[in-house]
Amino acid sequence: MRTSKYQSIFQHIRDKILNGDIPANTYLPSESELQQQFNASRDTIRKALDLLLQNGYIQKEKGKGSLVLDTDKISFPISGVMSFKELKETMHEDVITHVHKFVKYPVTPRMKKELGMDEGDVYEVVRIREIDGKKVIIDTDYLNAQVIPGLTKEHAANSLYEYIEGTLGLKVSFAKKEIVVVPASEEEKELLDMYEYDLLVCVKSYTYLEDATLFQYTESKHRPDKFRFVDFARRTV
Amino acid sequence: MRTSKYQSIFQHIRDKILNGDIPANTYLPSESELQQQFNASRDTIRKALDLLLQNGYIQKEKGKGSLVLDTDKISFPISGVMSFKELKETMHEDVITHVHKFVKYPVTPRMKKELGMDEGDVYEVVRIREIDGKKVIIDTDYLNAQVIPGLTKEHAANSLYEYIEGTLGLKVSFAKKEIVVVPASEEEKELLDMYEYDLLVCVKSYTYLEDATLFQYTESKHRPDKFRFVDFARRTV
DNA sequence: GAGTGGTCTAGACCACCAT
DNA sequence: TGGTGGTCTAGACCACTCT
Repeated sequence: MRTSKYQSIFQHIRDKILNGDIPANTYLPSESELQQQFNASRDTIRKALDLLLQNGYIQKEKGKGSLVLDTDKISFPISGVMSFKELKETMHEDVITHVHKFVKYPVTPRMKKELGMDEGDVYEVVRIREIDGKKVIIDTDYLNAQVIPGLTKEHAANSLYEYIEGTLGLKVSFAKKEIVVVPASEEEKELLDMYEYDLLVCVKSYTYLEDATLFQYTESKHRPDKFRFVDFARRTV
Repeated sequence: MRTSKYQSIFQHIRDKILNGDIPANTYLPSESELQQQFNASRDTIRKALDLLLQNGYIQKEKGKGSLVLDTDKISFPISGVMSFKELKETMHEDVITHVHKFVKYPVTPRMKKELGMDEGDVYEVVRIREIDGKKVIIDTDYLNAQVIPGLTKEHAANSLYEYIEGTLGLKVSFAKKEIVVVPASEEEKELLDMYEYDLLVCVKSYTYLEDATLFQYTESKHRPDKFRFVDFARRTV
């Protein structure tokens, strides 16, 4: 099977919630009802419900049932590992990408550290994102050329992840991210439509493949008024 | 049982990883070995491993095993639902909390919306956090007084969560958060040691109990140079 | 008491990795 | 080929909520 049973049950229920077929503040069918409905074991149903739980679609209440949460109040989580192209598709805004720089060179001391490499080449890709006619984001990607070979400027103009996951068949698995605020350099001020701002919100990400290979380090700098990060978190003891 | 078996196995392995007893870039014992070690079924072991996976401690590799990831590279996630007091304890820094305002009043139209209330009272608590001798954070909490009764200024000076979870016995379950950058008002500039900054990083959170009751809306405003948010994210298809 | 979710167990088959 | 994790099933007992 390409996608597992519990994955497809998760998607099925999630879509119903998103479409409003199952309204917020109502309860899902009980686990035993879902077993019959999807002809699955309880464990399989529970795995699907766990995904809904982790992603903030439902809240389970002992002795009562699975309550559907308001999802439209909060527009969609930017947390998680998403490429800019995927993000764009959920935003429905006018976005243009300019590839400002595309180079390949032997790894520098700093990138040895950031990418955990010993030797080899690094691609550096600088892209400027124009949203609604304003240049508001600079993305700088550093990629390990041994892991991601054959990258071209055309891939950068389209989507790095489409090349990595589609063409190369690699699987992006997880990322560590850090958000800080940094002063804008003179060059950055020239590249972006900055108005009077002197600061940029910088999202640094380290992205890993399924086999835990670190292949990408990214700094995404956003004009402060155009930055927004949404998160859903559960308390774990 | 107070804590479940898989929870305690999770904590046991997590502590070993954090202590360095199980070094990064080595593999955990296999699931069947762990079954014997902890005298548990495979499902129980897998639940414990799932928690390690979700929290970024390990990466599972089909046919190979569970690889321990570098956790010290990234200092601890501020994502998740944590009270400021808990956060402080992980930071080991000098922190002083000043309760600047503590009032109770009938719900306003804006808080009706933010807290989803029809009627009743709201506590408003404004606290200033002084770190290493500098006032750098303003936390403004709005709490539904019907859900959290009997709050006092003393609780605010200590820890709201300690009162809510300890004294009242309620369970904080999940939160929706949003991070944006906002201009600092004149009042905020006076309350904080702002230097030349005109902007504040604002973390808005909506916090819910186990039964999905929204009880708190918080705006936490940070001086830009003192703000840092760390996140771990897995790609979910 | 009946129904709900939470935990734990045991067994089975598969896909993937190493050798 | 033998070991690893990924999925699925079936059955059991418990704690909690509602009426």
